[in-house]
Amino acid sequence: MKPTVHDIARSAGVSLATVDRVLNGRPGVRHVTRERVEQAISSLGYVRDVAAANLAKGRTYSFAFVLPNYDNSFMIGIRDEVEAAISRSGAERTQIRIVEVPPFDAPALADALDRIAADMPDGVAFVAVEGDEVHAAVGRLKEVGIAVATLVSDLPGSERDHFAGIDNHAAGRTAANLLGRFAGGREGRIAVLAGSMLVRDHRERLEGFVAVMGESFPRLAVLPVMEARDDPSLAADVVSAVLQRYPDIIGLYSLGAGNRGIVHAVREIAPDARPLVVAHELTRTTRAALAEGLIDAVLNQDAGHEVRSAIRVLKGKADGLPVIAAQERIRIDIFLKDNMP
Amino acid sequence: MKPTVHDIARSAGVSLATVDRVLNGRPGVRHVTRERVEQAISSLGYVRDVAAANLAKGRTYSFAFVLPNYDNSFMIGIRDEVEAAISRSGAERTQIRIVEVPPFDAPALADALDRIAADMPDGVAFVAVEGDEVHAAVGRLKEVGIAVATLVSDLPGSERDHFAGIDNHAAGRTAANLLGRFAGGREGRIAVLAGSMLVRDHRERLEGFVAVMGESFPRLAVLPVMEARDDPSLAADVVSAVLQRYPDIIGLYSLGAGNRGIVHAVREIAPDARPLVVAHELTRTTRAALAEGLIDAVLNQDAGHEVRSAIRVLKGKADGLPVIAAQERIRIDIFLKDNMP
DNA sequence: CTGAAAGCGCTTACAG
DNA sequence: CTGAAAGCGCTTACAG
Repeated sequence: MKPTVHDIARSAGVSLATVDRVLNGRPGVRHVTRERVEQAISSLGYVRDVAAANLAKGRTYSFAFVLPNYDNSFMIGIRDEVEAAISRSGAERTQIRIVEVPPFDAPALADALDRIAADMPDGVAFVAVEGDEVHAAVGRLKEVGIAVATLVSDLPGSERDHFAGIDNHAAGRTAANLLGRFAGGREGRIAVLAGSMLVRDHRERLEGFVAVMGESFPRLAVLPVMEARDDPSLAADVVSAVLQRYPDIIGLYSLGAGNRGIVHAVREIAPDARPLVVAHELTRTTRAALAEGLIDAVLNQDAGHEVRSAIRVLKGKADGLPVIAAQERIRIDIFLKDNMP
Repeated sequence: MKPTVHDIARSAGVSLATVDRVLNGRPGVRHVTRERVEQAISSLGYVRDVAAANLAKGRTYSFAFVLPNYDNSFMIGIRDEVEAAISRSGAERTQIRIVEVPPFDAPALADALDRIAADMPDGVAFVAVEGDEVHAAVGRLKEVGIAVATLVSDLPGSERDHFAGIDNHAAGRTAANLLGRFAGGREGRIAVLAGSMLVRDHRERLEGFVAVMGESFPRLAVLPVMEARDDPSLAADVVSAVLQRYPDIIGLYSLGAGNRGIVHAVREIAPDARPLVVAHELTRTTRAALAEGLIDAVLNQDAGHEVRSAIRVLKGKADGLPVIAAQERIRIDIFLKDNMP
């Protein structure tokens, strides 16, 4: 039988309360007593039953998720996953609320973080926007002991405990690799469409993309990035215009949102003149476009993984536990039409 | 506060034992009483605390994993994951043992399953080999109420409850899609190397691969499949020979194991004459070859996911619960050198 | 058909 | 600094 606290208490000749104090590193135990208990723990090979401990503690973790209130499919997916987590709250001893903020707005984000801090939750997850105000607000959260994780877009150099998202530089490199390979030695131009260069994840994707294009595919010329603010109709216009302007475009990398517009623009083109397209995030739109052959590959970050990982990490941090890096790594999925989930 | 069994008992005017009987669908409750309790459950919005229930039950699940005792990296990875699960046994209320069998040997597998049945575990997971003996042995396991899952390689048409593995047909299609795209319109031959056509996963990959090649890449001619029994040195010989014989081979699909030999053979070739290579399973060998550019893409099934999923499903089946299909789907990962985990 | 009591493995006031 | 007792939310003999 697995040893329990009772076995340890008996073996060390102390009470359950003392065993518990030692187990949880609480003060108020004489050194010799502590040693006797530790001796018993290791000689019996005790491992604590976390479920039982949580039951006894009745601990519930309170978290806030700060999400931009805009309506691209990916962000909706993130919100859905947070809501799914909320619906599991009972079973997972968490209490989660969603706070919405305007997108790409550092002061508003910083404000929201400060207001949340006043409630003293156990942890906060937020989609970062760059700005000194945000750095400062993170500092204030940490100062009062709140665990902080960035989600999807990171804020390096801040005091956040963890980033739950993909390596966007690697994502850009992967996109370049795919597009370059698919081009198969042909010569031509590559158009790149982003949401905004003010968001770090978009910037990093672009950097990775341009780097690999330069290193490995010198026959493909990358046009200056176009920003369409993740807006489908703007994206459609921009793409149509650039494709008209440069007839030798053979590939398009959509590194932000607004893919609905891009698909729309590409569909207008004669099938044999369509560019290769690599986009981000598997949504209803990109899924259909993959199936139809309008998009060639989709890079994806699993929103469910990200949200669940953020919660796991915040729980751990709230209890002062270290993160198991390998387990929390969010990977870059590649989907072609044949391996869609 | 979340309602508990006590709240329901009070609200329905019955004892805890009766609440428990209703909650677990056990017999011996008058119809009117049952209805009163059910009414209380739904009006209070009760959800049971599974952790507490498990604690009270003290239930532990006993499982057996039947694995082929051969030494390719992927199978070693599977075994490592089962061992990792064994080391978590304490926390997960499971008791798991590994049973080794000779590979590709249906009678031996069937024997092993029968011997396991005698111990009456709660569930069995095994890497299927096709054969009537195996079908019959699965039938006997199910007859005595043991949950059965196939792992990595399936046994359709048998009475197994679940398959924890990828859609190998889709994997073959994906490989063809990648190789065809990477070939970029060039004309030439494609060589295919398998372990054995007696294993279902290899056969299915081949089928999917050939289908897409035929549909979408008519300029690429697929050579007859070569079987190298997952043996690296045999694979090296076979690949060297075929590359020498057909100088117009521009791509190679390795759908089984033995990639060490393939990498070895490819390395011998002048860099600009090397074929495109798509292989399966991210191992030390394929990872290094990806980084070095000797392999162009690796399709992967996550051994950890597969093993954990099998355990989850067996637990559920042992308790008569349905599988949440979406959660247990094992996906086909694509790795290029830039998105390796 | 129904209930009172004990117990799963841990934690927490409270008392000394 | 240490311990006895109660309790977390559920389940399980046992008795009636």
